[in-house]
Amino acid sequence: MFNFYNQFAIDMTRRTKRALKENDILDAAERIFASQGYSNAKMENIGKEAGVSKATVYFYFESKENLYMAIAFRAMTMLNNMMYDAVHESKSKSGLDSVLQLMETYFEFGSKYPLYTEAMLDYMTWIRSTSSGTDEAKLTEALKDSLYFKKAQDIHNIPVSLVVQEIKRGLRDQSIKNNNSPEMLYLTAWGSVLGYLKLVNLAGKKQSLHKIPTGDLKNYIVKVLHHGLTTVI
Amino acid sequence: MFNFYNQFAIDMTRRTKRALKENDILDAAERIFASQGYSNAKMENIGKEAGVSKATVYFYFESKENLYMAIAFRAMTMLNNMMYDAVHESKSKSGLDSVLQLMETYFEFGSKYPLYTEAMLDYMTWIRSTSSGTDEAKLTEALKDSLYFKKAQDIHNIPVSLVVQEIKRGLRDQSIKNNNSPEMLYLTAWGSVLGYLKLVNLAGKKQSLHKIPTGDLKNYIVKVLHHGLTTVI
Amino acid sequence: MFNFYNQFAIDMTRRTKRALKENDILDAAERIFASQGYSNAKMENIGKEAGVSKATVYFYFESKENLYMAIAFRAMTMLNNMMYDAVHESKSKSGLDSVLQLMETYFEFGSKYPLYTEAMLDYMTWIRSTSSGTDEAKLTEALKDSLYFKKAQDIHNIPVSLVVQEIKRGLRDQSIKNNNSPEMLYLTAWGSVLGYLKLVNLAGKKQSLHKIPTGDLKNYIVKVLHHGLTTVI
Amino acid sequence: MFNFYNQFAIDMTRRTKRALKENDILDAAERIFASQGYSNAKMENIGKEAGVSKATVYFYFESKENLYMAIAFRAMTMLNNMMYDAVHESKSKSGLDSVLQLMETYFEFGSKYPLYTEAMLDYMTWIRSTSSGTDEAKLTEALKDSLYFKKAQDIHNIPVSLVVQEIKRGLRDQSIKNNNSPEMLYLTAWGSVLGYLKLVNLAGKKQSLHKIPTGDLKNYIVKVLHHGLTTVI
DNA sequence: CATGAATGAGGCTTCATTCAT
DNA sequence: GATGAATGAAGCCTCATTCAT
Repeated sequence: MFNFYNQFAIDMTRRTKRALKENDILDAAERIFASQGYSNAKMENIGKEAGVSKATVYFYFESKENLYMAIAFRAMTMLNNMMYDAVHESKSKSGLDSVLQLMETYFEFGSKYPLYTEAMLDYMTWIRSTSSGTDEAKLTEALKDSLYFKKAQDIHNIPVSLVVQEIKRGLRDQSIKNNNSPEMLYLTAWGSVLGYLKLVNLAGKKQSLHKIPTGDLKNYIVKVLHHGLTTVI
Repeated sequence: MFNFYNQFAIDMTRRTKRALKENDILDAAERIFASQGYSNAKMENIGKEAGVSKATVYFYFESKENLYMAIAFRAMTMLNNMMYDAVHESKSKSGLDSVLQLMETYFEFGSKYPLYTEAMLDYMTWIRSTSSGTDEAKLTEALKDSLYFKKAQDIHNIPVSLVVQEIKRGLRDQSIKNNNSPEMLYLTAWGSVLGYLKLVNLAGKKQSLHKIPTGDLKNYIVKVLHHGLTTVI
Repeated sequence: MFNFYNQFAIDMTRRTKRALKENDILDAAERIFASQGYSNAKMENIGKEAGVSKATVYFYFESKENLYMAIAFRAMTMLNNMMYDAVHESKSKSGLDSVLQLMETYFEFGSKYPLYTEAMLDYMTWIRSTSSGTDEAKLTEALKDSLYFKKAQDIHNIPVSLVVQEIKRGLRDQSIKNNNSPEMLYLTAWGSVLGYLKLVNLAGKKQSLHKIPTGDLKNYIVKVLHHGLTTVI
Repeated sequence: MFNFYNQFAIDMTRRTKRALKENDILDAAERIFASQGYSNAKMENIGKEAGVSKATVYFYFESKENLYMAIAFRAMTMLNNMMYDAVHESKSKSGLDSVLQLMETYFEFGSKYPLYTEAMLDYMTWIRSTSSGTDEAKLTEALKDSLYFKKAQDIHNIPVSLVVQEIKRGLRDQSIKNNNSPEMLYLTAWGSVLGYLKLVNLAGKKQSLHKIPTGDLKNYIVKVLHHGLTTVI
């Protein structure tokens, strides 16, 4: 018979099932986007990779752009969580330690999920057309309708806020000594990550560039950034 | 009537004419690629921008990929010249000053010609598929036949060599104090430039990010790199 | 427990329920078809408009074509009823008056239910492929199976019959003076309605064409038709 | 050698060739649209019918909508020419005769080129969205860019003007006696044509409806209209 | 040399219809 | 009965590339 609880259970199952399949498709999409880039990726192949038809991909995500934005949203959620965790774990440590931890987190995120970084950057490029009338590129209808594009807008500022907040804490507890604005330090750090990722991408599977292992490179960069935070320059 | 010199003159004219038109098309292509990216750029529009037909573009450059590689080649030539000049001008200065000058050159190059930087990076990504069997992406037939792709391979290592050479000079004259390998320092610097450019790209016409003008950001990054070269960390 | 009457009652309920839901869906379908046309209408939207799922629409009507034919059938039923009523009310009047009343009825039907008129016309176009081997367009499988398509065939000639019958009565009672065949007069009248509806459609919400209100136009057309019936031309 | 005249000749040839092919494609498109309707017609098939590829159709006409508007434009040009001719030929006759001739022209046009009539009507429906903000349907980008859609706007009022002008002439020379506005008479006539065409369409290849040959029907309608023009009702 | 013309090979998206639960 | 999910079969349009003149 019908009863509330049963109905509820069915609903949960359905939602769960849907979420699971959405996840499967998203996973497949990530693989395809990662290996071929956004432009070269084909919806057909994403479907195949997920073991469903192209139309099913459209059933779950309404457009290629929305699908990509779903990945960008995943990326942001992931990054935010990693950063919240980092801040939480560094609660009892100095502001400097926390910021360094956040940097490590950034590198880890970027290295582990290069596609996520790219998707986030693309998201930011795309949103530029929204926020300012100065840029000529027009948003497509599909992007305007994209649910995930909208969802992303609610959370895309969390990383800056966190880093800036921890830098301020470091300045207060004097573990950080730097007369530049927290935002400047944030951008420097983030720029370092982005540059590093480009190089890692160039290194490819070889994992080294001009005989330098990318891991060593990262460590050196972090060291330089650390230095930058603790020195008045 | 016919004589050798005359023929030669005609040839020169022909060559010159051809070179001039090639240049016009390349200029047009740069504008289109810069404003729309490689994938979104259309051969038709490049032709229009150059005031010639699409077919003419194909007459001078055999494929879209080759055209793009011609730009990458231009980019490398330009960068190499700028770096040769920088080194030449710093001949009488210390190694450190020379390296700093090279960094400034890099930033200048990247800021002035963002497309060139991108084209060079794409070149490097594309060449990876050539040099190593480990990467799955296959080079297209067009790229394999690309004259400019081949020409680029002869000169693409000059920047590293120059920077490394000047770093070594700086170590010798003790203006640079750093126990890391010159290649590591090179990569750090280059990575910084690449990251900076991404941020500049994100900033768009606004020219600032989180209220920080991109110019200030660049200055700060150079300062940090300078510090990194003169400190044992 | 089980008994015939009870079972009958349950059956009635079931039938009633089914009929009610069918009606809801049909109503929704009318709204969608009316505002977007047959080709642009989507089964999904019809379902949404009716508050049910697309699959439910298919449960009650087996295909888009059958659904549309159900509307055509509704249209014919409606028109027939309106015409029966008109004839009934004009029973004591002259044949001319009855025919004029029927014309008014036609205009009223067409103006109030433009979709019905269109659906009837489409039905007639579609049926042509059935009745004659001379037309190349083939009926789809769905149309061949359409229950409503078949039902419509039983009643689609009623309007002509009624009008012709009343015209004959008018000729007999000499209120109509016209040496042309009743069918000719019928077609003229019907053609006038169809043309008028096209114009009304073109007028759109403006309700006027070249400054002429569509209402005035209708009145004039009726006047001309009236004249045509009472004059030997 | 190059010379102006030669170049001119070449240009003429090119233009002629292009015009010829455009015509071929347009002819093919007419056949397809006529037999299947706008929605059911496929660009692929239009290409096949014209003996070219789908892409070639797009080379000459930029979109399906523009292609259809090209036909609407052809239709208007044709109708306008026919009407100009009719007016010209009736110059020495009475206004009434001229108007009757114009009506005959309308019927001839509609009967000979039913697709043209339909295309013109569709054009008028589409343009409604342009001219008034009251209609909700939005014009597609393709329609907005349609060259032929724009061209049509320059000439779509010619028929009304001509008919109205000749009716006025008829009123002046007293061959027409009717107290209604010329626009009303125009609409009545045009509506009659549209209605007649619907019926002809229903008749199909059979060319008769309820045993009435469509030709007879047309004659009767013209007679009624004639009567309407010369009688005060 | 230059170009108008032509096209093959897709790519994104839509939708009527079916099916498992 | 009802529906969420799934899909095959198109359809419109694009574009790098080729070729005849």
